[in-house]
Amino acid sequence: LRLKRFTEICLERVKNLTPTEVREYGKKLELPLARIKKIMKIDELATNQMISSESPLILAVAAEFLVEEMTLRAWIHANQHRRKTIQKSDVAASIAGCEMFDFLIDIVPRDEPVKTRGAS
Amino acid sequence: DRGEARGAKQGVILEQDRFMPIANISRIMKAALPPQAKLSKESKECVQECVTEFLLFLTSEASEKCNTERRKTITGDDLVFAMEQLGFDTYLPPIKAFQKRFKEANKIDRQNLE
Amino acid sequence: NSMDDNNDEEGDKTIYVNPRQYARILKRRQARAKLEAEGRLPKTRSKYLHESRHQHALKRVRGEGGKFDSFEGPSSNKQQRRSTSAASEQRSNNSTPQ
DNA sequence: TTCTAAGCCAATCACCGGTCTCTTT
DNA sequence: AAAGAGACCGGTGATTGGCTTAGAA
Repeated sequence: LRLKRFTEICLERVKNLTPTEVREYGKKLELPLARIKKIMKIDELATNQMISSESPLILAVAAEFLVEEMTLRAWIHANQHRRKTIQKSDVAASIAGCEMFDFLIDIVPRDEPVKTRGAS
Repeated sequence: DRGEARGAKQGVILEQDRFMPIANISRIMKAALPPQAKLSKESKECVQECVTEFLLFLTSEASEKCNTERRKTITGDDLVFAMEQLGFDTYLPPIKAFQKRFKEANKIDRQNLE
Repeated sequence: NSMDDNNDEEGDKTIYVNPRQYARILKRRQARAKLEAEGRLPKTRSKYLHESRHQHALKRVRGEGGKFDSFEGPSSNKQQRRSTSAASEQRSNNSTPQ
C-alpha cells in the first residue's frame, strides 16, 4: 500500500485552481464553516477576538487533511492486525506513530502496548 | 465589574457545538479508504474529538499571538503561521496555495462589484 | 521536551513529544482543565443529540430488514395514517439519557 | 467457533450559509 | 473604507434505530 503518496495528492488537489474554482472547492468542503467558527470561540482568548472569514476556511481544509492522514495510518495499522474494521485502537496507534500528532496525546488514551517494530 | 462578566459565565457546551457532525467526519474517512474498509463507531467519535482538538490547538496558538501583538482579529495568516510554528509542515503547501487563490478570488469579485 | 502524559502527580511515564508542540500542548491542557473546572464539558456522550430526531426515527416506516423505507410499504396493506395525537409538548431541552 | 456491532435505508427539523444592519478596526 | 458580529430567514442534509450479517473475539 502506497502511503507517503498522500502528501503529494493533497498538493495536487489545490495547486491548480483558478479563482473561479476556489469557490467550488470551498463549497465542496465537508466541514461546516459555521461550526468551525463556533469551536474556535470555545478558546478563552478567541471569544473576545474577531475571526476573519478566511480563518474557518483554512481550518476546514487543514482539518480535512488531518482526518484523511489519520485515517490512512489507522487503516495501515488495522491491516497489520488483519482487520477490515478500523477500531479506536488503530486511530490511537496512528497518533502514537506520528510526531505531528503529539498534540492529541491527552485526547486519545495511550494504552496500546504494540510497539512498531523497525520496518525495513 | 466588566472584567468578570466578560468571559466567565456561559452555559454548558453541548456536543453539537463541540464537535463536527459525525456523518461528515465519517464521509471524509470513508473517502480516504478502500471501499471494503469499515469504521467502528468508536473510531469515528475518536477522530471527531481529534478534529476539535486540532482546531483549538491552532486557534489557541494564533489567538495568543494576536493578543500579544494587540490585534483583535484572527486572520488566515495567523493560522498559517501557527501551523508553521506547531510543525504541520506537510499541510502548508496546499494550505498556502488555497489561501492565495482565495485572496485572489476575493480581490476579483470585489472589483467586479465596483 | 519531556512530559508526563498524566496530569496527576502519580507521575511515572515521561515521554518525549514534538518540541514544536510542547508548549502549546501544555497551554491547551490548562485550558481544558479550566473548562472542566467550570463544569462546561459533558464527560459522557448522550445516546442521541435531539429528542425530536430520536422520536422521528422511532416513528419512521421500516422495511423488512429494519431499514428505513419510503412512506408506504410496497406489498400488501393500504397506508394507514397514524395521526399521533401525542398531546404533550416535549421541552426541546437536551437531557442526557445515558 | 461465538456473538458483538457496522452498514443499510431516507424523512423530518436543527443548522448551515446567505443577506441584512450595525459595530469595530 | 473595509470587514466582522449578530440577527434573521429559508432551504436542506445530518441525524437516527431495527434487522442482517460481516467480522472482531
